[in-house]
Order: sequence, then C-alpha cells, then structure tokens
Amino acid sequence: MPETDTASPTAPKAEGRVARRQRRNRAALIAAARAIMAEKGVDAATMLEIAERADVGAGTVYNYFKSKDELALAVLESLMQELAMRIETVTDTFEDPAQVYAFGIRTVLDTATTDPRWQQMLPRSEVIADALFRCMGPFAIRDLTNAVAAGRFRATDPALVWRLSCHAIIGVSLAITEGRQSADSKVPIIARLLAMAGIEGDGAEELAARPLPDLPSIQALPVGSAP
Amino acid sequence: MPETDTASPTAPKAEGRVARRQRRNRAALIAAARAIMAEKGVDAATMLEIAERADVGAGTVYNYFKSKDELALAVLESLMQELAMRIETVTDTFEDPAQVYAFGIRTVLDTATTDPRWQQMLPRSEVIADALFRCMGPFAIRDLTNAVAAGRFRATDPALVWRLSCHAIIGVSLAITEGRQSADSKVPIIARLLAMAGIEGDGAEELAARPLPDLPSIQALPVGSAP
DNA sequence: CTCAAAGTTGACGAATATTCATTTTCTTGC
DNA sequence: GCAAGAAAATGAATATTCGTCAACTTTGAG
Repeated sequence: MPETDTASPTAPKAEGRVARRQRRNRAALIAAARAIMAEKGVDAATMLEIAERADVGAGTVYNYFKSKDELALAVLESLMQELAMRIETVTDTFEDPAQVYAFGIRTVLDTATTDPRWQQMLPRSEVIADALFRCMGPFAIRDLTNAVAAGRFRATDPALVWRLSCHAIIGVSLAITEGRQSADSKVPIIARLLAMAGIEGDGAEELAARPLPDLPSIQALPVGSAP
Repeated sequence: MPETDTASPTAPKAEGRVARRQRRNRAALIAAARAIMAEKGVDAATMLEIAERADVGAGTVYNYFKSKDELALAVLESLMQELAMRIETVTDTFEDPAQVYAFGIRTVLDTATTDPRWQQMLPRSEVIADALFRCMGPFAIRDLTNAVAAGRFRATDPALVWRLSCHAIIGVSLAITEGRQSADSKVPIIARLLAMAGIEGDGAEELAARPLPDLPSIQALPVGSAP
C-alpha cells in the first residue's frame, strides 16, 4: 500500500521517480531564485547560493537552465503567471479598452521593474506577452494580419507570427510607458514588427505606410500557453 | 641623451611607454600560450598558467584577447606566420603548381594539427589563408570571379570577397586532405563558397552548376597581409 | 617650463558563472 | 532480484567579469 510517496523505492507509477525529482528540482530552483533575486536583486544573486537554497549541486542548475539569464527569465515568468491572472480578473470589470490596456501595462511594469534586469527581459516573457495580448489582442492582430497579407512574411509558421506579435506588443508597451510616445498617438506597430523580424529598409518603410485593408480580426490564433 | 630605454621615466619618445608595455604584454602572452599549448595541448593549457608565465594578472589577458579561443587563434597565426614563409621559400623552386599546392597543404596540416583545436581553427586563420592563397591564387580567384559575375554577391566590398575566397580555399583544402574528396576531382568551390556566405538552396545549386565563362584571372586583388 | 589636479586607460585578482570528468541514481532486460 | 546501461547529480577546476586601483596623460595656472 503506497503511502503519499515518501518511502516507496520501487513504485514508478505513471510518472517515474526521475520525472518527479526533476519537477521538484526545477520548482525548487525557481522558488529559490525568486526569493533570492527578489531580496538582493538579480545580479547580486549568485548561482551557488541559489543552488544551495534549492538543495542541489552547483552544476545541476545547468541541467535545468542553460544560463543565469535563462533562470532569471523563468523566475520572471513565474512572477508574471500570477500577475496575469490578477490582471485578467480585475480588468474583466472594465468597460473602456483603453483603461484595460493602461491598467495592464502599469501593473506589469510596477511589478517587473523591481530589478532592472527584469525590465530588460520583459520583451522575452511569454507569459506577460500572453496576458497583454489578451487585452490588446484584436487590435494588434489586425495590424499583423495586414503585414502578412502585404506579403512580407511567409506566414507558414504560426508560432513565429505569434511570437512576433507578442514582441511587438511588449515593445510598443514599453515605449509608451517610458514616455517616448503618448498612448493615443498612432503607434506604428507594423514598422516595429518588421524591424523586430530583422526586415529593415528594403521597402519596409513603404510597406508600413501602405493603407490597411479592413480585414476581419483573427480571433482563432492560439492564445494559450506558449508552444 | 636617452639611453636604450631602461631608466628614463620621462621620455615618451615616438612610441609611448604604454604602447611599448602593451606590445610586450601581447607578445609575452602569445609566446607563453604558444609554449604551454604546444606542450600540453590547447584545452589543457589554462588561462591562469598562461597569465602567470607571461607575468600579467589573470584578468589582464582579457584586455588583449576576448576569449581563450581568440588567444589560441593568435597563437595559430604566429605559428603559421613562420610556416608560411618557409612554404613560400621552398615552393619557389617548384615548377608544377599541383606540387606547390600539395606541399603547402601537407606542411600546414602537419604543423597545425598538433592539437585538434587548431585544426578546427584553421579555416579562421588569415595568415595560412594568405599563404595557401598565394599557391592556389589564380585558380581559385577565377571561380570566385565567376560567382561574383553571376550576380550572387554585390562585389562592392573587396575585403569581403577576399575573406570569402580565403575561407573557400581553406575549406576545400581541409576537405581534400581529410580524404573526403580526391585532389583531382572537380571540387565545387563555388558551391562551398556560397554556403559559407550563408547562401544555400534558393538557386545556389543551379548557380554553382552553371558553366563558367572563361574570364581572365584577377591577379590584382590585394594579396598582402589581412585588412 | 614646472607642477598639481583632473581625467583616462589599463592592470589586477577576488568573485562568479560555467564546464566536465566522475559518481550516483534510476531504468531495462534477463 | 541482478547486471548492464542510461540519465542525472555532483563539485572541483576553469574561464570570464567587474569593481578598484595605479600608472600615465592632459590641462591649466603660476
């Protein structure tokens, strides 16, 4: 009769012992890193301290995360996961889309910028992109769709399109909150997106300026967790 | 009346003291690295040991070389510098270009492959590219010229063309000496070159196969030391 | 020209991130 | 159960970074 799972050295179950240990280690590492990074800042947190707090060897961390940056990003994701839920819950009651947008950005930045390193990583966060995307979605997606329709992307890889749109939205958001642009100016999302895709010059400008046909927005794109 | 330069604390001369010290450090580092790497292999040579032998601090090495790899490459260059002269001197007396070629490759590989890391770096060596280029020059340059004429490169940057041709020659040389291709089979230099330029598929194949107009070889390209 | 202050550049090495050969833990096939 | 093999953990060894300091250069006033 197997108890919880503390002392049964021969019970692989559906999920083997290795898988379980790995999940524990990964979670412990993120938790340890989150605590230490929150306390001392991302840069001052050392990999050794994190490993010790998570009760694994120094080298083991690198079986789970390629680098300190990747670990920090995982921590950011974990922070954002919670935040995203809260944002959605609250903004559910809002009526003005502009307010939804403003609230989301404000909240994210207030939280994420505890440490400058995290702000820097923000554009790479899948979770926060996801959350913001749910607020901004239809608007941004229409612009992206038009860019694809204009023929600059081969939209064969939905994951790429998805990722690009997330990055574009985050980028624009940051630009706005940094005060470089006012929120109601017409932000050239397409140009930004093209730039992020590495397409610059070579007709990108004209393309971005081309008037947009009024395609219907694509609600059907995968909005769930990252691929 | 300034003596040699041992005890004159206020004589900057044409070349300042800093510049002199830097040259000494750089040379000492390469010499130390060359000795240690030759003795124990590139991988087993530690940066600390090299720094100590060169009589500088551990971190100082990184003021001169971005990484251990770059230092190893500098050592390879220094090895090849000597080798290149010897090759040229000897092959001066050869009459058959094929012999020149064979001798050059053979000699380079015999020396450079002391350590596998160096063989791996060979294609990045400017000096050996230069040396081999002088042997193979006219032949390889003609092929390159045709590739340019075929319109795949904008040949606006001579340095790029030069670099590419060096890489192509080294790459082909290695392929031959590694026994993957016999020396007298028609090696697809252009295809290799295009691949190294990052141009693959997308018409590169057809281009490589296109029959070559018999352009005159360009002897006037800069063959001196790397730009 | 001489000197001192301010500014620049490079050296330093302790601190830290990352790698890698070895050891431990788990899985698989009998 | 057990042995062979695979996967993961380990931490000592190593590469690399970074704040600090010293050497040198420049500036400007006497």
